[in-house]
Amino acid sequence: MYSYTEENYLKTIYKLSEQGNESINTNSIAEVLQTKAASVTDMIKKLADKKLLNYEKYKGVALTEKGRKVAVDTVRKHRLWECFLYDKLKFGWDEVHEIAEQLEHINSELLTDKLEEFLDFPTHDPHGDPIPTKNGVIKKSNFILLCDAKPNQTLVMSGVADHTAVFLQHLNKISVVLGTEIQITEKNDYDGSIAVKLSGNKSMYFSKDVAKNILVKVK
Amino acid sequence: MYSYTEENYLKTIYKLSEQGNESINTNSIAEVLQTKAASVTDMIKKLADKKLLNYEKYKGVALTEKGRKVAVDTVRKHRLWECFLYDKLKFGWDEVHEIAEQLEHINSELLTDKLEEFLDFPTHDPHGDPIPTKNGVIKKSNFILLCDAKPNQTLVMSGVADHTAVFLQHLNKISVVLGTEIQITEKNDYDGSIAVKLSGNKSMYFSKDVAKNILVKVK
DNA sequence: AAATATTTTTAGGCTTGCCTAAAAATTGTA
DNA sequence: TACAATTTTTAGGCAAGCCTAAAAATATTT
Repeated sequence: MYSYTEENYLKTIYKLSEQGNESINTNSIAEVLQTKAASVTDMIKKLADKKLLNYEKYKGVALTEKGRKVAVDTVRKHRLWECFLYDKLKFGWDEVHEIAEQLEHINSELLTDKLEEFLDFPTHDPHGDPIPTKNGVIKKSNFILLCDAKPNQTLVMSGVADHTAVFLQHLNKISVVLGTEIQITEKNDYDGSIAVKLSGNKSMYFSKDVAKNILVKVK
Repeated sequence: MYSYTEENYLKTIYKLSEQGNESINTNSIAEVLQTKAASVTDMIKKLADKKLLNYEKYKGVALTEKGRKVAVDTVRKHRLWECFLYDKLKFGWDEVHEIAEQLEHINSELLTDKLEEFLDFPTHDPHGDPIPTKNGVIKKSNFILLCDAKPNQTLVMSGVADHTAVFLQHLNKISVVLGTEIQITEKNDYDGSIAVKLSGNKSMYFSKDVAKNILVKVK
C-alpha cells in the first residue's frame, strides 16, 4: 500500500503534531528522520499528491484524515509488536523499539488483529504508551510528569517521556519500572531534584532530568 | 546488511539449487521472481561483486558459502515465522507463506533466536519443511512421495511438495493434515490414482496430482 | 525599513532495482 | 555445418529516495 519510507514520514509528522506543533516544518521532520531538508520537500510533495497531507510552500504541512489513519495504524502496529517482544519474547523495554521499527511495516491487517488478540488486547505498550484501536482511536492518558506531581501522594510509575535506551537502562538500574509506587517526600526548587520513597520504603534522589521524564498517575 | 531484494534473489537461487539444478540460469530466476532476465543479470553481477555467488557470463550462477549462509538464514527465519503464525496466531497453513515472505526480512539475530526459543525449537514448519539451525544445518527429511509409497504400510502425512494455497486448501477439504495416517489400498497404473484409507478408516481416492504432492514417512 | 540570518525550495545528480529493445552468445535443428 | 531459435547480456532509460549547492522566500535584527 504505502512504502516503508512513506509510512515513516507520516508517522514522524503525526508524532510531531501530537507534541503540540500545529503545522510541521521541514527542518523538524528532517531532524527526526536523520535526513536533509531537500529530501523532506521531495517526499512532502509526493505525500501531498496522494492526499495524505496538506502542503503549502513555505508554510509547513498537516496530515489529512487519510494520512492520520496511516500514521496511527503504523503506531498501533509498532506498539503491539513492542508488547509481543516484551511480554512473549522477554526482551527488555530498552530493546524493543528498534526491532518494532522494522515490524511496524509488515503489511497484513489480519496479522495485526490476530496479534492483538494473542496479546490479549493490551492497552499500553511496555513504555506506557497507549495502543490505538483498530479504528484509530487513542485513549489519552491522564499521566502527569513526576516533576509536576504533588508531594505526599502515592504515585504509580506509568510511562516515560524519554524513550531512549540509555534512559530506560538508567531506570532499570534504579529499579523504577512500570507499576513502581513513588511518593515525593521533598521538592527542591533550586535544581528541580526531588526526594522520593519507592515501593518497599526505599529512599532515593531523582535529578530533574530523571523526574521530568517519568510519567505517573495518582493512585 | 543485505537488502530485501538481495535476500530474495539469494533465497531463490538457493531453492533452485536444492531442486537438483547444478547451475542456475537467468531465466529460471526471472520466472520465480516474476521479473525480467535483464534485471536478473543486473542483480547477479552485484551479488557476484559481493562474493555471494560465482558467476560466469552465459554460464549461470552458483552460490558461494557466504551466499548460501544468507539464503539459509532467510529460509530459517521464514519457517520460524510460519510456525509462529500457525501455532500461536492460529493462521491456516495456506495463509502463513505470504506473511512470512515479509517477516523473513526482519533483521535481528537476537529476535530470531528468541523466537525459536519461544516456539520451543521447532524442527519443521507447518508444511513439514525442516527448519535450518542457527549454524545453517538443514536436516534432510527422509520423506517420500505418497505416489511412490508401497501399499499396505501405515504412512504418516509429513509434508507437501506443492506449497500453493489452492493445494493446501484442497487438503483441508479432504481432511488431510500433517500427522494424518494413510494406508494405500490400491494403486492404479493407468492414471496414477490411488485408493487410500485414512485415520478413522475413511476410504478415499487420490488423483495422481494429489498423490504426487503429498510427502509421507513410513510409521 | 533595510540588512542579515535562517528556512525552504529548486536544480541537478547519485544509487538501487526495474524496464524495453537490440546485440551477442549459446543451443537446437535441418 | 550452417541456419534458426532461444537465452543471455548490453545499452539506455525510468521511478523512488537520497544527496549537495544554489536560489528564493521568510524571519529576525539593527
